[in-house]
Amino acid sequence: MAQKKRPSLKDIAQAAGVSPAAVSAVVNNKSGGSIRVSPSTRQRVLEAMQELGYVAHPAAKILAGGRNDIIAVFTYEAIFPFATRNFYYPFLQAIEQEAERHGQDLLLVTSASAEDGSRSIYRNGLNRLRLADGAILLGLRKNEDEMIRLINEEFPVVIVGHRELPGVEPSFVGADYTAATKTLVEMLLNKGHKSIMFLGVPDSGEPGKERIHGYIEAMQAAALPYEDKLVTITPETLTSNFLRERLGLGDTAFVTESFSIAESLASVAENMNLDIPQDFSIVVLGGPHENPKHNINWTTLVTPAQQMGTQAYRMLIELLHNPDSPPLQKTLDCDILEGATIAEPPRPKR
Amino acid sequence: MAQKKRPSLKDIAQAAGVSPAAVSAVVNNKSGGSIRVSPSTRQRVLEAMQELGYVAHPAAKILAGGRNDIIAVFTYEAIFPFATRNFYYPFLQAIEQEAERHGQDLLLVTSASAEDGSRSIYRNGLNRLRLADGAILLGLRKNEDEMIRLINEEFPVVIVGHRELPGVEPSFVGADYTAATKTLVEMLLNKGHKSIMFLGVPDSGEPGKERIHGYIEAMQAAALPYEDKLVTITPETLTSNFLRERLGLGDTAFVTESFSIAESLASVAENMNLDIPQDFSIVVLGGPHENPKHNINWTTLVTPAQQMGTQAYRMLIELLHNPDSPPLQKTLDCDILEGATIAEPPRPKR
DNA sequence: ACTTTTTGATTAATCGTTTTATCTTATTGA
DNA sequence: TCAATAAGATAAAACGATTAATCAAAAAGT
Repeated sequence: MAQKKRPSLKDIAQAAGVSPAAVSAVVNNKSGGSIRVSPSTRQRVLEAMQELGYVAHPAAKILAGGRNDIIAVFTYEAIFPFATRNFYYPFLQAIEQEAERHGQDLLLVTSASAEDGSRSIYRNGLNRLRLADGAILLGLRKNEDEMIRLINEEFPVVIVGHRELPGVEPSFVGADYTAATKTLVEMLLNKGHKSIMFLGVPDSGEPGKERIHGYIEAMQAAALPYEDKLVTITPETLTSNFLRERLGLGDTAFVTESFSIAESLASVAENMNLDIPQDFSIVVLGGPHENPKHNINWTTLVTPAQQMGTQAYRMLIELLHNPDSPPLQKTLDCDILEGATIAEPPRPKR
Repeated sequence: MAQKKRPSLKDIAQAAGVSPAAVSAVVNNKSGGSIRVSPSTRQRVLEAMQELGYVAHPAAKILAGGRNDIIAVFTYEAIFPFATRNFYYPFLQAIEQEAERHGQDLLLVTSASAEDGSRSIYRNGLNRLRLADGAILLGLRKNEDEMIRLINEEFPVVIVGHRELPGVEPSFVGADYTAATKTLVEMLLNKGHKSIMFLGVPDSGEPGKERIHGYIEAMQAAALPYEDKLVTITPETLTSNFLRERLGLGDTAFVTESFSIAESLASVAENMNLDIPQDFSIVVLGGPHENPKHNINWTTLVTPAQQMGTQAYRMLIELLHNPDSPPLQKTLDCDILEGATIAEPPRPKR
């Protein structure tokens, strides 16, 4: 059985007795422009393709500037983590579905680079995204510099998650964490809470800032103090002493940035024989990047991950169809989950 | 702010006052061969690269025959399904981890093609895998023809899951379902079961055949009848009538090919007030492609998915380093999970 | 001092497409 | 009937790398 080499455009051209250009036109179904093929030659070319089993070489296509129908997805964290349940999952579900709809392939760029495990688009002197027509960027810990570079190279990119980038206008689809946080804090205010603590996680990036912002807005609007109520904290430093102290100072509700903090708070409370929401209320700001483990019915915001994925994909398609479109930007509302962890503040017992 | 175009090899060469070939050598750290660079020029080239911010174009690299450090992963089913918990997950975990270890990227080819939703490597006259150095193939419902074609094109490929392909010798890493099934059936035999039913799922492909094979081997070795005990069944046709009939005929144990069948069996039994394993035993053959939902402690086999992923990856690396290596083939043992769904057969009450 | 070897670097072909410009023939218009 | 236009097809230049074949100069061997 003769080991046939993969046939190229030129082979087809030869077999059909036409020029490579004509074959290219047939393959891509190009009719307009300066290059035309008659029905009869088209037929011959198609037969030759069939005969030899032609498939185009994607790299050559990309190089020559043709379309590939490949969309890159770059994540700044592992897609298939061993430890945690996957935050990216719903995004990727939506993106994969959308890719199927458009008949496109996904290039999930996954590998890590630096010693510290952080990821980079430009690695080993290679921009891996260029295999694709365009890219969607996911991740909390995004590298600003390379995003700016990518956008300056005019590579079509949509960022999932809001980002201010100095000097460039990116296309993105974000979630309105500010508004959702504000809504949640207002729910507490409406129940009568006056002393509400914000427990943030260190280093939570842009989404973290937005959440803090929403909290401050709500507190300011209610003319309540907030400056000494903003702390960042880790599950370890969240001790019963801490909780006792805060309750002693009159705090009646906590806005926690992550589920793990909320869960620590809950278990500390349990040890102290305190009841949520009888003794104090909690709202969770749903992230970043984790799913709840315990089955407490938290009052929380929900990132509209699937919609964000879908929108990001469609945005990218739009950019590809219309290369000199201005940057597209969209912000989606978060859902609010009304759980069972808030109530009116307890009666002061003095 | 001048919108600089991405610099190419040639630009770097110009800036450093050397030939493109020299730059290529520097980029790839080539020292041997016919092309050499002195430390001083190397230095100048590196500086120019730094200055202009050079990154190689992966498509051009591939085209020219260079290495890409991109490994394609092709799955014949969706990677991020909405419905079921993901069977591929542990495979992909292992593969992603291994890719990180080797400093390589993963190209997850995901999109669907045909009207029936089945996937194809060659689609739209484009073999998407050629962007990568080599590929790992996953999936139950693999398309034999295109796998043969791919192997004939001498594209480096490792198949996860055992496959007999007419006319070609593929590299693969499989799981020994035959042996594991045999072991499980023998466990039943050792407990004293004599009438053991095999409940298969329709259309379960190669792994299904292996399981049946293991069952038959064990039964034959024990000189027990099996021909009228082999059926394929769906959860819907698994009614209480069916179970009653089989028990009436003297069956005391069931070997089920999938968890969903086992679960149906369990719920039917519950309705009939029967106890597992008091009244009859069940072993599950753990698949294909699903994870258990209920928390029954099934006696089952476990596909060594992570090991398979890791082995497949390493196999591919081996093939890449050693292009004219003969096909590599490896079969891993399944783990046996000794659960609580088997016991001695009940006393006949006649 | 003269050949041989080694070192450093270049030239040009190649990979498989797309695309612009160009060139024939037909066809149409007046 | 002759110019103008359209249709069908081709040639050749990109695209951005790699690499085999060369070549000149310097170092080493005798």
